[in-house]
Amino acid sequence: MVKAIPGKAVKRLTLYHYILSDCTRQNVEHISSQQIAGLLQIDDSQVRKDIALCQTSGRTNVGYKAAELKKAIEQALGFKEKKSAFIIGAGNLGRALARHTDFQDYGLDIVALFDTDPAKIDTLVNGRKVFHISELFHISTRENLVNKQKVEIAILTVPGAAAQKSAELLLQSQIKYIWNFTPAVLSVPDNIRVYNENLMGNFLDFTKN
Amino acid sequence: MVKAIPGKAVKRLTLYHYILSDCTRQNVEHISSQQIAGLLQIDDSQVRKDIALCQTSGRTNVGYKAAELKKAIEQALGFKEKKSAFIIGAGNLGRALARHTDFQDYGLDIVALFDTDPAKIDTLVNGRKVFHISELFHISTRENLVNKQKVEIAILTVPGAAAQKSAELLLQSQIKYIWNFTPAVLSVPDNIRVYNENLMGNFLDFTKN
DNA sequence: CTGTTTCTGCTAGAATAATAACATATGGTC
DNA sequence: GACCATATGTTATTATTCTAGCAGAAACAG
Repeated sequence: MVKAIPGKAVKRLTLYHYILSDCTRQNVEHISSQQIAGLLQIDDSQVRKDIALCQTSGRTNVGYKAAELKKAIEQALGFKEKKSAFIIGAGNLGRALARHTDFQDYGLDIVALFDTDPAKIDTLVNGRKVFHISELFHISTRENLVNKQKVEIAILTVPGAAAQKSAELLLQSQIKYIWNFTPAVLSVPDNIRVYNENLMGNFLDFTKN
Repeated sequence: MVKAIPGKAVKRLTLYHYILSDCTRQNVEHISSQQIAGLLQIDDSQVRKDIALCQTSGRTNVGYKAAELKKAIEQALGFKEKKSAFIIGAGNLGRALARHTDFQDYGLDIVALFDTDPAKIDTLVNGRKVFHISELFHISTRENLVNKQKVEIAILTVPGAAAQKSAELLLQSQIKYIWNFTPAVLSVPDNIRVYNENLMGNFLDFTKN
């Protein structure tokens, strides 16, 4: 049985993963927990503990084999498990995220966008079509669009004032996760999980001290 | 002496703040810690503890006065202290953030954007000019542009591959904080603080369980 | 005006997370 | 081959954060 990886560890592991990609690019074969810790200004035993969660191990006096550790992290965090998402709100931020190439590297595929603005309907953003929000139910049940995979993730990028209403429309779809980029606090049933990206909270925390 | 507010509390307080704005909009005068806790699916004593950090108090059997608490949070988190920022990288995400109207509500003002693409230089994004990155030093020392206030915050939205180089260019400016929206892990001197927005880390954490 | 209900503000306890410490093992050196 | 330096893996310790519980104050009802 693989034990669950705590959220904080997940975030750190994605950063280690980036560092390991750098190693590959620069043909560095091995890296130590101390080196990783130094780059992130954290404790080296923290790094070793996080890595221990990934079913891999390093070698005494040498460190970790970069390529191997990178794979282990991808495995543990499920980069390879493809996930499909809708973007709700094809404004500036929504379109920017639809064009965000990094997502694919982590297994996240944007399937379609939704909006209410007639001028945007049927346009393409990075090859993905923008639908009217009223088509949500219809589209979300068209299996062929999404390779027989249910779309369970909605990325919410509407204006704050429209956020709650949009969230309610999502109840008609098979959405289970709402990644909320608006500042709004959403009220949704228990079976839907919301993650508030809360940009301003992060910002205030960061600039406070 | 006002004690420092821990990061997690800051994030929750910004969410409470949004809820309180809703109260104002709906002419709700009072709100209890239980109501707030219910909306966010957290513990009510947590809410009271966070609020206690804000130098304000509620009334037994009534709750908190929404308008008053809202102000106290703004005070405690420094919404009113204007902060100026540069956006480094006028791509999709950078331009979307420059147009993001929410920032102003929290005291964050985007002063200018920077890029290397000649096609973008001297264009306007939401009224802010795009400069060539080589002008960074020049612009950052032109006091009139920024109302005699130093620009200490850089919002980094370049492609991951360019992130480290961009960060190094920032050393020529008066930047103290880098809000890193790229997946890159940056190497910078100790006097500069980096906050990794780490979108994919948040995402993986969120969809993992 | 007395009892009841409700909600705050604390305090105490439990659970998590971060740091430190150390035993063990491997590669390199003389 | 013996010794030294270094890095892992794990255990112990400390710090932080969250949850639970309760005493006391204010509104309200009868």
